[in-house]
Amino acid sequence: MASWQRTHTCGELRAEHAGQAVVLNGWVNTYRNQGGLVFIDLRDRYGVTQVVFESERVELLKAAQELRSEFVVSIRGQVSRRLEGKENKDLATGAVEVKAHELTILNRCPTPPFEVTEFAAQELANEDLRLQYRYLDLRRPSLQRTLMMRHRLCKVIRDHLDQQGFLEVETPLLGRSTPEGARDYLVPSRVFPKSWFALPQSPQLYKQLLMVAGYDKYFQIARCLRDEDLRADRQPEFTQLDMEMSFVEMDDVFAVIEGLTSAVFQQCLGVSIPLPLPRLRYADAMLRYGNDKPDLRYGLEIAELSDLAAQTEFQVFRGTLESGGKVRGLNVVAAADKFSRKGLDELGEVVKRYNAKGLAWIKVEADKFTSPIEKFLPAPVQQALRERLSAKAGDLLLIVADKEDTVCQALGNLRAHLANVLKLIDPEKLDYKVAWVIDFPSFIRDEEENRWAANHHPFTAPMDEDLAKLESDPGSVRAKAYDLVINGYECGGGSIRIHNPDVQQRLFSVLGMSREQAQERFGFLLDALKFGAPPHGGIALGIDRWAMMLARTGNIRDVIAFPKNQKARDLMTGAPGAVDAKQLKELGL
RNA sequence: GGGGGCGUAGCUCAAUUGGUUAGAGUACCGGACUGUCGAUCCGGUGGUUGCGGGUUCGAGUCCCGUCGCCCUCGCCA
Repeated sequence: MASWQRTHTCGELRAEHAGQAVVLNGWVNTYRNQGGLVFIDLRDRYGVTQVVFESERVELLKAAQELRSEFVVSIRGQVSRRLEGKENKDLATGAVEVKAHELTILNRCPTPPFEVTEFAAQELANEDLRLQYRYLDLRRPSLQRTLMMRHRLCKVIRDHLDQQGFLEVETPLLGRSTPEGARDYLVPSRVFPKSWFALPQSPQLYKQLLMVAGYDKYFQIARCLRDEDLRADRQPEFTQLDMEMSFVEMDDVFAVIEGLTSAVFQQCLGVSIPLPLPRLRYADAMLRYGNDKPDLRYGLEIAELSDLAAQTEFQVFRGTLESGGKVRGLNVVAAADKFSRKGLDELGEVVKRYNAKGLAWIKVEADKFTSPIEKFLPAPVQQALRERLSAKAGDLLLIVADKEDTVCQALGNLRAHLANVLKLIDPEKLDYKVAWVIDFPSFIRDEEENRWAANHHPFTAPMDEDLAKLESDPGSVRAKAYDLVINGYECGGGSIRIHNPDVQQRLFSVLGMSREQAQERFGFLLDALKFGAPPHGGIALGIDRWAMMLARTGNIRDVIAFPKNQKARDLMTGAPGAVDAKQLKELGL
């Protein structure tokens, strides 16, 4: 063992170690030079320990005075209880310090481009600078805690699923491009010029083939790649817990995931999630929350007001209803005096951003409404509005009239905006609202291409009772599909698959795919279904988003060690970059 | 591709209506200091105001263009 190698980590030493000779390795977190006395806070992944250099060792003290932030050092010394009253209660190791006997500078460090040392309430440096020097940013304890939490998440998942009899199987990264879905990342083949592999958007087809192969309970923590634009919760390269089970229906998948959810929150955060998880029908979610991934930590539920709007003289409402639109609204309890005319205008801007034409508002008083549209609302309608929205004096009612999907979008986003400005979410509270969203429609209308498109994916089984309407009324067919929603994020989604080749073929037909086209694109799957495919279904959980929930961050880059920026560029390595002409030539490009 | 926000010292920010030599904290450098813990005190270095052009007697500030970063719409079966 080299003389500088550590005996303990920087998070380890306690009062009971007093008197022991130790060696610590780590980075200089802070230094406090007092002339005849130098203190160093030494940092590693496990914690921080104070090292003290005393005046008896003149040369050593002089060397310690040269130390700067982020130097990597080895300290040989003796653990010592701190002087009475000098303990640091903010530090796990604060009862002790290490009296240095020997200092080895393992590596020096220039002044870092930003401070690594973390303090409460400090402003972080620009994110692009921190991404450029990601290895420095990753030294920050808060980021280290986040990645440790992510490790814990994956560890709990693997242990739990192993106990439940699941088998982890890897599937290819180099696969075949399949149409529909996200844009593929493509990889050229050297051996077959002008031919391309696609990186997987998900292991979807492989896991179904594993079911055909009899593996029964499969999982994989799998990297997925989609060449689409990024968001705060979306990276081009992300990780799914991919799962599939044979001989199951929806309730079996729910039971497994609910057990897993409970284990994860209990073991990662000590939080109990009440089971069974609530189930929300898609149509109800859209009506009540304007969103298929509602944040259930606060109310502000949307109510249908179309029937009442029909009884008014307000042309905007009546015109909307006559052209098939909807009138819906929500009650912002006790908020009438929280929004000035200017504040209400800003709320109007929010809904306009989502294409709504405008926002009607009503300030509720004990015996009357104050509102620009009050004169159009007959007394019985006013009374009915009070009842429908449980309105009391001091409440603020907000109403949108438009096409149904516009109303949902506008009010759904308004709801989130209100929760934000009214601070309805306590960031300190470990509050998790987990729910299933079910009863999704199988198909959505692609108006541009004038055809039906798969809402989930084309291998999703329709509800048995809707099977007869597959050709006659595709829009009314519901799917055996389900999403798992946590605090307003879609954290998982899956379905029971079609295991019958005839049903699969009928579904392709609805999607406007001929037998030949289907064979061309998914022939291997259709063939496999013929060879004794068991009934099967599964789900994929977004590991990055789960990690965001557990780490309580809204930024997916916080839970990925080396993320891409919003343009899908790696600011640290500079990828993507040019390649040699020789490489291109070999690939026939 | 569209909308919004941002870009000033290594870092975080300020700079009245367009007006003197662009400031502060921190970091960094030098000095003092034997119980500090975001040490303290004294002194100092540090600026292509993202880049290019324009308007003006005068531009960090106004205009045009451009680059970069973040949020968002579209997109993400």
